[in-house]
Amino acid sequence: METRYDPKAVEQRWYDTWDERGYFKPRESLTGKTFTISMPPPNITGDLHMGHAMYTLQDVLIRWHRMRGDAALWVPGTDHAAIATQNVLEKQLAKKGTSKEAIGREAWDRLVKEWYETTGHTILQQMRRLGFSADWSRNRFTMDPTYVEAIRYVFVQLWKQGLIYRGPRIVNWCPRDQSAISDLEVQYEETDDNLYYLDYPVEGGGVISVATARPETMVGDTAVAVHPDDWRYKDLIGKSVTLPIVHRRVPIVADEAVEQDFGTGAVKVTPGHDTTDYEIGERHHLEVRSILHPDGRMNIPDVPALDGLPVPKARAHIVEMLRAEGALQKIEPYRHSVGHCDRCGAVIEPLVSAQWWVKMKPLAGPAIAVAEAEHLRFHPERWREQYLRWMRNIRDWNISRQLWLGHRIPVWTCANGHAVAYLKDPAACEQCGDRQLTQDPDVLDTWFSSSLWPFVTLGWPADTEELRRFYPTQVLDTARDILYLWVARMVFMSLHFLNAVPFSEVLIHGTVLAPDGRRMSKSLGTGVDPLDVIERYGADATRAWCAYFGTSGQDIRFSEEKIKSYQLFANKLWNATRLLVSKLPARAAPLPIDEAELEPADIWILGRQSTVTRLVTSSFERFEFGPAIDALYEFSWHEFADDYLELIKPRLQAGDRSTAAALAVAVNVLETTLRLLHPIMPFVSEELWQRLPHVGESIMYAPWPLPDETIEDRHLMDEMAHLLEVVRAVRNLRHASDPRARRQPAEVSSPRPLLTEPVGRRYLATLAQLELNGKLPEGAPQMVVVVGQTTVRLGLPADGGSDAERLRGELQKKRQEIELIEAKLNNPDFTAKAPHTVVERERARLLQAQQAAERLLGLLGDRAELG
RNA sequence: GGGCGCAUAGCUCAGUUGGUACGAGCGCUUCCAUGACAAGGAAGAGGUCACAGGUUCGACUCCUGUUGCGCCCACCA
Repeated sequence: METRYDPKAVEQRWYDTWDERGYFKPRESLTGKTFTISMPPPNITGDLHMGHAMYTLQDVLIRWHRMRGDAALWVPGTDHAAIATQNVLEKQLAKKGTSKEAIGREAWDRLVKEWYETTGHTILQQMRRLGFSADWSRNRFTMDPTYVEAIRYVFVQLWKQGLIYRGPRIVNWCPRDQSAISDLEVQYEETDDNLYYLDYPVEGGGVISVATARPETMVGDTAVAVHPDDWRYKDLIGKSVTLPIVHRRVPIVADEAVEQDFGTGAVKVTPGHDTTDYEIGERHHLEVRSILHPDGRMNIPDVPALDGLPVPKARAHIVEMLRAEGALQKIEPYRHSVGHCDRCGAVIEPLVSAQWWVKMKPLAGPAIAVAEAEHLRFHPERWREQYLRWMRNIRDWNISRQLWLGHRIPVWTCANGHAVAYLKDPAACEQCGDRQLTQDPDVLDTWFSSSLWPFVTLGWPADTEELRRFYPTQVLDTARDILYLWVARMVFMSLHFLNAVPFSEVLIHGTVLAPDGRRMSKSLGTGVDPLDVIERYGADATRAWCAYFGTSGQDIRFSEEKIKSYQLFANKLWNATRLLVSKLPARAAPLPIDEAELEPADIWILGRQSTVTRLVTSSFERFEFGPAIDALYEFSWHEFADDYLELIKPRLQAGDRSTAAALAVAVNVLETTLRLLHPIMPFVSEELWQRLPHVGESIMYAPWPLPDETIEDRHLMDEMAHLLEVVRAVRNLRHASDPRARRQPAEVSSPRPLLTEPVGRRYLATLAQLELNGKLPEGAPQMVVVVGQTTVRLGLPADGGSDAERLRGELQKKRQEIELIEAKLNNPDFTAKAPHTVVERERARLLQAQQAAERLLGLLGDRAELG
């Protein structure tokens, strides 16, 4: 074995082996249980980013359950990502100087198909580098024919149930994509803007001033609204105003939605291009006027000067026109949030358009109930409230998009106007037999198809064996930004169609931020490529980092130092294995532990191992991987390698029965540790496990370790802890005085059981490098170290000197400690009100400190005598 | 306008139900080429737990408020 662990020499090889042997497919369950995770399908066109690396959490759970004997299934796949992909393809066409409109729908469809085929599933290939043990043979794509059929089935069912309707409503319109988008796809950004105060002449004299950030919309105004309680405008309600420029008369109405404190307290109402105004319009039966083309240019033939202008130009222009008419009172700087398209960044223009909607109230009910009843649980828990709040205030879902890419809405209309949703492309109208059918041009929101993901990927709506066996799934892990877009929608769809929660646990992992705390993004140049990280530190280290931070519930700043530490950790394990393997015969069979031969140190490390096993398991059960990794790191590096392996080195040399026992224990502990580590660091654990004596063909299917509480000897743990404390004190002392003073004779006296035994003295001699045989010569130069009840006298080289000063310093510290504890115990409130255990502990501490102080006093007295 | 999260060692972050902050990694100081590992070993230094009140025998931990940073939701034009 080389002296350094090289992830590159190991990872690819093991991944291929696992894959070839079919280890990623679920096996027969040994527990009678299955464990399923549906992988959030990345966009097929996407590249791997740190968000995907966080899927490590899913792999940890899958690998853990697999080792526990559950039939573990991780279903992967990709999403067609309608808007995102269309944007990419349109840009490509634009580069060639053409457009989708120019090439036509047929050519476009071919282009899309080619794109999907050539892009293929590279992102899934990249995930393999991370060691993900998903069942790639079940890879699904939201454009697969069977998937498309399922979507259509769902649409038709909802249609038949009266839960889908089409109607004109005000929507968020993206002028660049020329499509409606849902409320969730609008990103609001604070923008520095102007607030324009316009004067509208009132019928019978005077003016009413309104404030607006979008003066160009005034040509579409159909009312002015004031608050019903606003005394300033009481007399004006019911009168009318004449709009400048267009010279149209519109009424003044009273509506509760108006804020009296904002602007002038009077608001221009443009139902065609503002959500609030639309609602005011509904309440007062106002006319809805559209003044925009779908591409965002003004559509006002009445005003030729403005007609056809894009909004920003129209705005500048109309301001001048208003000024000329004397209708512009003033302009104030104004900062407010402006909606942008999530995908392309264009400014959203609300407008009225006929869209397809899903009625949400009936679907939301059960989705609320399951979260309230905790059949659906969230980790961290606070996301439950967020989910519920959204679900309780849910509005109907706009599922139609005016895109060229996506699943077509399966509704055909005949010449007689019968619109019907069809499962199969119809030849004639279901209602009248007319054969002149036209399909609705719109496509479905990407999230409509995604909402079916966990069950359609298992074959639904067919009653498949997979579905019965692996559904519902257990865990859904994702970033928080698609909690509503995706997670919530899967819940109500699954409840509605399968009467089951799609998963019982929702894990929301932290978002990886750039080192400076900003968002990671390619455009900002703050992105980090996981493949690059893997290249430098190995997949195991990358995974450990993700697992460590991913479940903390906080966002994480990317930091290479911690990843590097896990790379070194892998190296440490490699070298510990190297040490043991060098002592083993080639192809050693598993070594049974002979209990009769066990020394205290062996029992100690086995006990610690058991404690760690319990801790790791319970951490996994709580979806808290950080403490599990910490425990494994700390235990294997410091307790196992630094303490235990150092302690048994002499025994490993001896070549007797003690050697066999020590080797057996060490190998067993290491082997167990590797199994505990495997879900997090699969590659190094597999590689080392294979080099140690083992049973089975892969650590992937090795049983998950169980704690053995019978060997966790609390008393022995305490004694070893004390012994190690003495070791540190001796090293410290020698270090502080004279590092050359090795192997000087020493005497130890202690009432502690382990240190009174020869074996304990031997440990002390080994770890602290002392010669404990024989006595210190009378009057020889020496130093003394006191740890609790143990005293070690350390011989010094001839030129040693006195350590009285150091002892006086320690005595001083002890006296301060005693004072503090006494003050506490002298407080009658404390002794009366604190729990007995706490008081007793303070008393014990006091006693110990007093005894130590006495011993120090005695030692100082000896010094004085010695001069 | 509501809601949520975060402020702990120079940096990045842990701290499970209130009872000495044994925190960790990186960084820093001193020593060590000793046969697993110098990508290592050994020993250290370093914190008024954002601020102000309150509850309590006792608060990093609970309550209230303040400040700063971040996120989500919402129809203030």
